[in-house]
Amino acid sequence: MTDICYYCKKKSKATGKLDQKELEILGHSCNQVIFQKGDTIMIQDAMSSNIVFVMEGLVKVHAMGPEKEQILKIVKGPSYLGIPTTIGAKINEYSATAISKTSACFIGFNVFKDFIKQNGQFAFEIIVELCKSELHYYKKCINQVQKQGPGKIAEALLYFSEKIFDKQNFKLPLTRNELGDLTCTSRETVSRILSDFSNSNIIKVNKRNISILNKKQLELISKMG
DNA sequence: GCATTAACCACAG
DNA sequence: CTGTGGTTAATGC
Repeated sequence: MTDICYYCKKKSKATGKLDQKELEILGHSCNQVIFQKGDTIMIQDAMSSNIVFVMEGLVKVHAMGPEKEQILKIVKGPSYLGIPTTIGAKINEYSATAISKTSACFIGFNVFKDFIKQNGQFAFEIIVELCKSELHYYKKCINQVQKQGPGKIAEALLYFSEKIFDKQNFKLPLTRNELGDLTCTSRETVSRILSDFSNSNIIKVNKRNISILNKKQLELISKMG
């Protein structure tokens, strides 16, 4: 099947810039894999020789630090995974785990590299994605250092609501502990802040189901830190 | 000093 | 896996 990528409906913006011949080459070196919730997609400290393209699903990107696990971000398909570590390092500097049913394509690094070298349009779209990602991390870094607990949790809730689910009501795909790992706080602090928000009628909490009742207030808390 | 913030621990659902 | 209470440490009036 060399035309799988040609007919693929989930092409990335970059892949949309490839011509039919290049898509055929991609089809030869591309392997689609379905992951179930909890499955490991890539693991820290292992050799990396593939670029992963998440077509659909939610993925947790995380790494083990000296103290504890750190969740770097939650990625929603369609999105590339692992470009920085595959290009910039010999071994994976982070892990990726599916947190919902996920379909992803593994693309041979050499093929990917050739596209970048030979197709400027493709390369440009990749750079755009990398730049957006870098800016996201700058922002996250500043916020993590400067915001207090409620600000960080408010920011995370808004992120899920706006960027991941595009809804006011959603089911958190993380445990309280993981939400703590994402926001650099403890699980206890996450619990308390969620209760506080709930008591102030800013959100409604039922287990992992969250409803944002007062978005303005949440935005204010997030902004003020 | 006193208040605020948040981590750590322990224990109970 | 969660929620809560007590304790402790750091920080800033």
